[in-house]
Amino acid sequence: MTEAESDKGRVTIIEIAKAAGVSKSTVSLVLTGRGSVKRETAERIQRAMDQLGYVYNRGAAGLRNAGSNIVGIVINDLSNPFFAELSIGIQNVLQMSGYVAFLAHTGESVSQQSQVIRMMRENGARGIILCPALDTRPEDVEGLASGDASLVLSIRRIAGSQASLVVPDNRAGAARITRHLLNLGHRRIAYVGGMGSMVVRQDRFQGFADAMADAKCAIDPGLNIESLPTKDGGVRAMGAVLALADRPTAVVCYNDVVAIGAMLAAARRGLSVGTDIAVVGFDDTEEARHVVPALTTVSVDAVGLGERSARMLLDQIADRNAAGATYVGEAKLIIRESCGIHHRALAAAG
Amino acid sequence: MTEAESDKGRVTIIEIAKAAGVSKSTVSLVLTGRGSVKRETAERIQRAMDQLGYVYNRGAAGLRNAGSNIVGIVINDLSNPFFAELSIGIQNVLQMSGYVAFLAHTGESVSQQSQVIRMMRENGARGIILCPALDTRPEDVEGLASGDASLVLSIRRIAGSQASLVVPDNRAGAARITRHLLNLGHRRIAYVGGMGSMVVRQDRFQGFADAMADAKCAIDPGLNIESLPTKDGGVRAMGAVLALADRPTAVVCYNDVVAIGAMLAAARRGLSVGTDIAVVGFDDTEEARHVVPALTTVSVDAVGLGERSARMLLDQIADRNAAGATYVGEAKLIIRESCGIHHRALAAAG
DNA sequence: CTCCAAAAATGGAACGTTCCATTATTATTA
DNA sequence: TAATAATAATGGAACGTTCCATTTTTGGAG
Repeated sequence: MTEAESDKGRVTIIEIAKAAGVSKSTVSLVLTGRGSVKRETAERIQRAMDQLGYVYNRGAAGLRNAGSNIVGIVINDLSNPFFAELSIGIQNVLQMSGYVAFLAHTGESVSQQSQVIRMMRENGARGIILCPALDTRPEDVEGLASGDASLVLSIRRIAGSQASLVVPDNRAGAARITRHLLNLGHRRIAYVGGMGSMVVRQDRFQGFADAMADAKCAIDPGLNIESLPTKDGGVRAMGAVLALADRPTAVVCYNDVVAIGAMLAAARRGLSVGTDIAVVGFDDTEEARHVVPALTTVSVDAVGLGERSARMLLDQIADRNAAGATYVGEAKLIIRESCGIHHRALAAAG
Repeated sequence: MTEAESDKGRVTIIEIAKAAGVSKSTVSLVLTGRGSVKRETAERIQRAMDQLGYVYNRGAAGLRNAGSNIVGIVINDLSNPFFAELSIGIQNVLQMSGYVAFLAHTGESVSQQSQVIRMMRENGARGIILCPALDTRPEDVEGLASGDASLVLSIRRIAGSQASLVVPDNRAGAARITRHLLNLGHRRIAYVGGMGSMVVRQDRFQGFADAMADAKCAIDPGLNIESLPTKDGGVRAMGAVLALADRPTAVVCYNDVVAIGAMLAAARRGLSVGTDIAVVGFDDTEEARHVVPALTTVSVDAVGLGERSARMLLDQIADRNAAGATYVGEAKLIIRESCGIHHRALAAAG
């Protein structure tokens, strides 16, 4: 039953020592596995711990040896499946390595973000993986990387910050999918969703512009429409697009969530996505595969990016001066149906 | 710049005391806000803390006064939007109350679940909100509630466990939505998705059976189809349903995720959901609103249940013998289009 | 001024662990 | 068997905070 406590407070290493007839130091030895203790003694101690329901106190241990196994994960929007998948990737690696994660959701609020980060540091987090809220400035994260805690920015970089970074190749990905539309004959193409202040949007839009320029195709400023990076944002933005006198024939969306909103808005007006108008996304979340028509998008491997972020942080914790790394993940074109090709087409990607 | 550390280790209360020309006790006083310290002194100390970049060490503090502000949240599947919303609700109230959350994803693995729970306890978590993995037995969580840590089970109860509980009214909700289908004239109705061993499925199926019995409508055992509670599970299960010689005219799904998978499978075979076959879900996730046709489902208010779970846990932490509560949230019928009513119909719910 | 109460500040023990320098035990070799 | 080496086990200081019992300071009232 592991019950014998109840008398008072938690059971400590000292009571275990008493029960097993050894000193607290010996118990500590088996706990950490550091010294050499006789097998028989170790078993006796183990038995005592089970019997008394001992639970290790990492707070106390960390006090002495300045360590913890805590890592903070700060996510701007957990309800976005992309970030949920990212978190799962991160946790996969952390759990394998014996770390445990504080995972916090900030809802794009910078003040909540700094609050949770402070809490994490106060609790001794060894490092933090941060998907920064929208208006995060470099000074908000500066000083985090210094001193004891490590920092890895994930998915969203912060202009002007030197912190380590894991991102997909937004520019190349956007260029690739735009080129695909151009190859299909589209010339009037809109870029839709995301706020202009978002660095990720700037990167992706740059890729879009690259491809358009390569094809000597002018960008109509009226076809660059901002919105919140949510499904509702997509619905709204697409509404604006469809209200235009001279509609585009294709729409490149900031991400899958926006794209799905856009498809929805098109469907509501009786347009058939894929034939009447092409819509493409970015991220390749699970939903992109499942929506009808299936969404042509850019795969960035959310879980993989999460795992990569975690590994980078772990490296940095292990070796403080390994800081400052940048990983840019590949962005693969995934051709499905929403761009108007209902059969597997040969992608002229690159 | 708040930089002055770098010399060695973290800066402690003692260095602050030295810098401000007071004793460590006084610093502690302003930190906890407990004693009475002169305004001027407090400000001087505050300034020293800012200057030296002090960060409070909760591990050390907790060691002395046996407290922490940590709460664990254990989620079986973060990629399910329902649980993502639940987590957000939980974090909302925790953050308001000055707590910080360990949020862990178990991927339905009982062993990972016990591992993360152990880690949480070792780190001094004051309580745990648990959405148990599928095959969790009472003994897996027993002893958690005892002693120092509180426990609240959320969404999934564990047969045979006495722990506090927050769940939606699965039985009533399932009965309500089934009755709606019966009122629309359906008689041959399938129940699809979820594994038979899941308590939640048993509860919902019971509600389904209640409604069918009330309508003197027999349940065909061949129309009770299990599957994993995922989108793919829904696709697969619906495939089995549609392969039947004598197809049902309506399908009650275990949850929204399964229902969306089922709709997808139906659409792939050229069936029009809402006219050729009715499909309904459970949970009312955001996706249910956005899918086409919009999903008729049961709203349980995921965010609200999360908030309720957190509040219950907090109550229990504050007052140990407040344990053993149960909250059953209302389950509202949400009529949309997937059940074949394209206009707002008068629900004969009850 | 002196006295006294209230307010403000203090020093040291305690929390549960790890680490270090020792000491006790056992095994190995001459 | 003695000497040595290796292995096991130990006691106490230290980690950064809080709390308690005290001491010092402040400010009125007599």
